[in-house]
Order: sequence, then C-alpha cells, then structure tokens
Amino acid sequence: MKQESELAMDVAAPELTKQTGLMPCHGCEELTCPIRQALGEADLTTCSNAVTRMSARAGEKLDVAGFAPDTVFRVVNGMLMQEHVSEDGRRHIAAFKTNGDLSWPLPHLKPGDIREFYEAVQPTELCIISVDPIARSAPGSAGLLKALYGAARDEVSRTQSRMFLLARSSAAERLAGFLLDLAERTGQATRRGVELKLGMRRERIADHLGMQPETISRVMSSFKKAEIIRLPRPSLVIIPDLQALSAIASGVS
Amino acid sequence: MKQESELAMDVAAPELTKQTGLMPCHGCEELTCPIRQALGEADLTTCSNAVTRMSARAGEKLDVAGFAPDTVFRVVNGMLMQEHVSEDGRRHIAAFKTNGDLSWPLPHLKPGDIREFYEAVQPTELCIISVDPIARSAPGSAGLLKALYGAARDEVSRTQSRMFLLARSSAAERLAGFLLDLAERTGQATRRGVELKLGMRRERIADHLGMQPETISRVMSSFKKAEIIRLPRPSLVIIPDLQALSAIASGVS
DNA sequence: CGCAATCTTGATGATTATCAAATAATGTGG
DNA sequence: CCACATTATTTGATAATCATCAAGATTGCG
Repeated sequence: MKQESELAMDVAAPELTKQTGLMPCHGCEELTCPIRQALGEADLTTCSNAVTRMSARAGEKLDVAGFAPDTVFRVVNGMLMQEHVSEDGRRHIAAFKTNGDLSWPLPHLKPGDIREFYEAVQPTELCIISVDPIARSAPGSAGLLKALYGAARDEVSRTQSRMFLLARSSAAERLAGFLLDLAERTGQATRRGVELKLGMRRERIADHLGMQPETISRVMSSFKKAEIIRLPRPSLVIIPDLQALSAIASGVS
Repeated sequence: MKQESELAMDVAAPELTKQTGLMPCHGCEELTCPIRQALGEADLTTCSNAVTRMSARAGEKLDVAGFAPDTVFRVVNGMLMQEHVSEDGRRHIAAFKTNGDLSWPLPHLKPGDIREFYEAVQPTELCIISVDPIARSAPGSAGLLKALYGAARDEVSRTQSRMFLLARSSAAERLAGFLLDLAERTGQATRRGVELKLGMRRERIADHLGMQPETISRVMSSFKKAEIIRLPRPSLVIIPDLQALSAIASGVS
C-alpha cells in the first residue's frame, strides 16, 4: 500500500515567468474569467500585483506552499495537475485542471498533513490571483465574490462526486468515468469517434483514481479487448461510443 | 460490490417543522452564523422567508431535491448525515455535519446521477437559507458573500483531504481518521480519555469510509485488542491516547 | 424478559496490489 | 533516418486486503 517516498521531490524553483506589464488583465480576452469581469477597464491599474500571469512548460512543478490563503489559480489553457502528497510519499491527484478551471490552494494545517503541488501536464498558462485586494478596491467586487462563491460551490459538487467514485466504484467504473470526463473536456470529435490525447502517464491516472498503474493498464486492455476503446498508442484513446463507456462508468455490469 | 437497492427509500415527507414566527434569525444567538452576521438587526424583516429554521428527530430524512440552487443548510445543533445514493443503491456519506457546519445541496445533473439526502443522526436543528434574496437586499451582503465563499473554500479543503483518504488509505487508517475527526468535534474529555458517543450504526460509518460494516467491526476489534480504544458498548468509544490513534491515521505502521 | 435489530466473528471469495519480466514506445547522437 | 539506450507500458504470477456469506453473540427496547 505504501509507495516509495520520492524525496528528491524535484520541485523546479518555479521557472514560471512573470508576464510583462504590471496591469493585470489588461487586454486579457478571457471573458469567462470572474476577475476579468469584476475588474472594470477603468480599474485595471489599481491593484497591479493582484494578478500574475504565468506559463509553465510540460512537467514543470509549482510548489504552492508560499501562497497566501486568499490565492486562487485560474488555468487559461493547457492542463495542470493538482497533486496531494503525504509524508510517506503516497500521492493523490485531486484534479486535472483545464481551460478556465479555478483551483484553490489547500491550506497547510498540522504537521503530518498532506502537501500540495501543481504540475503542468502540457504547456500551460495560468493566472495567480490574490482575491483580497481586488475584493476591497474594485467596484465589481460584489460580482467577483458571487462568481467565486459559485465556482467554489461547483468545486464542492465535483469533489463530492469524486468521493463517491473513490468510495464506491470498481476499477473499471473509475477508469471509464475518468476517460469520459477527459473526453468531454479535451476530446476531439472525429469520424472514428472521440479522440482523446492522454498527456499523462499511467501512474498519474492511477494517482487520480486511487489505484496502481498496472491496474490502469489491465483495465485499459480489457476495454480494448471489449472494443469499448481503441488504443493505437498508450497515449491515444479513441472512444467510438461514449454511451458504452458511460454505461460502464455508472456500473451497468 | 453492489449493494441492494433500497427502493422503499423511506423518505419521510419532511416532518420538519417550521419555526414559529416569520422574522428570520430574529433573536437568534448564533453569532458565528454568517447569515445572522450579515443581517443587521434592522433588516430582520426584509426577507422573511429567506431563512427557515427546522428541527428533525433522530432518523428523519430530508429529500433535498426540491431546493433551489442558492440554498445553504446550516446545522445549529445535533448531527446530520449528507448522503449520496446512486441508482443501484450504492451509498456514500459525504459528511457528518455538526455544530455550525454549512452544507450545500448537490445539484441534480444528468439522469443516472447520484441523489442526495440528509438524515438526522440525533435530534437536530438546522436552518435552510436562500442566499440570493439576502445577498440582494441586505446591507451586510458583501460580508455574507465573503463568509460563504470562505466556508465553501474550507469545504473544498475538507473534501480534498477526504479524497486523499479514500484514494490512498487502508481500512485502519480510515477508521482511525474518522474516530479522530468525530472525537475533535463531539468528544468529551474525561479522566479515562476522550469519550465518543457514536450515534450511527456501523453501516453508516462504512458508507462514510467506503467500506463494509463487517470491516468496520473487525478494525474496531483490532483497535480494542491493541488497546488503542476501549469499547464498553458498540456505540461508545473511549480513546485514552489521541496520539496513538493519530499515528495510525497517518499511516505509521 | 424476550424479541428484533445490530454487531461480531469465522470461512471463503473477489478484487486489486505487488513483484517480476517481457514488450513497446520514446528520445538521442551519430 | 537509424540503432541504441532509456523509460513507460503491458502482461503474468502471486499475495494482501477487503467483501461477501453465514452463523452466533450482544444490545436495546417495548
């Protein structure tokens, strides 16, 4: 059950690069971003260091320990893994965050608690947002808080669904659910079916689903044999029939 | 793995009783309640049906399906289980909510989705709150949203810790963690140690931890034999040394 | 006190983890 | 672009953990 502790944690001193310019969100086209919406054009200069836009190359890690508790991350594009690691090296990936997703750093509570990291699966751009200064000064602050509250509520719902999955679903159900989730978010519809590029290794999928990489591999093979998916390469999944996968995910054995 | 579907779901048409009086929070002493704080004394009459106080007897169930998406529950006292049930009867208890805890109803998404119920473990009083009308009209609305946002963020953290537990911990670790959590929230310090009254059956603990009741029983027995706990009755746990339990919870095997 | 529900314990089975190769994919320098 | 080294994935054999089934033992309640 225990995993080897990767003590060489290899957290790249965030080589994330600050965006040029000090006016946050100025000229940003992300219209679904709650911060962009709350900051009227007029106020783009008022809290110049409340928002930092960064980019991360595939594989880069960001140690979240130093961030204030009012911080929110927003993934602009690409994909970020939200990783939780315990003292003894056990690992769980709480979420794969993509386009427009928000993420809240886990507060560091007692010693012996889990630590949080973010790691880019693909080249990723993200914004690191300090909520407090914006909420204090910006005119659209009420709307900002409302939007953030709604987003946090949505996150609660998602994590609760995932708790159910982790508590009460079989290996096949978990993997089917994961593939469906990713397919909805990043899949490309083709004439063969939905094509899904897995940017992460089996080990990371296992960490997300509370399993071992060998089990991921075995279930993948079983799906392939049952022609639920095609698997031209380990990192490319083609789903001819989403409903078939969906049936497996919801436990129609 | 599948559990028998309890089709006779036995959801008592909420026999919850509306509190007398239409002025929400009037005279309410719950000073930690974010709504109570946001509603100035002056405005207690403005949104008279935004808050409903109810009480539930032990075992009563509340089907949450009818509530608007801006609803929040707040447990005043007692204990409420937040249950998630799938079509085929598999069940997960997302949380045991106690004093002052907030809970947000899970939105009902697609068919085949999990359904949510709340069930009182003990006699419980709770407030059912419609956020929108208060947020629109009350003067302390900014503070309300901020408090709710903070509470939702905390809930995200808790559920993420629980995901880690469900994904990566053994049966003994899960149960130890559960007993610690309850002990902190409802335990009574005595000279023998922390005394913990379990108001729920083994089956419900199992539903919370993603296990079977027999396994709960076995792990309990093993704790008893190792003198980590004493168990005078099935529903009474005495923890002489919280740290011993804590060590088990964090995987010091 | 006696019944019904709950809990405990034992025996067995299913699922998934672990260990160990073998195979396949990916990247690199010539 | 190819051969090779490296890393990731797959597959097989076996073990551990937890679930399931089936009695008993307790508990709590009327």
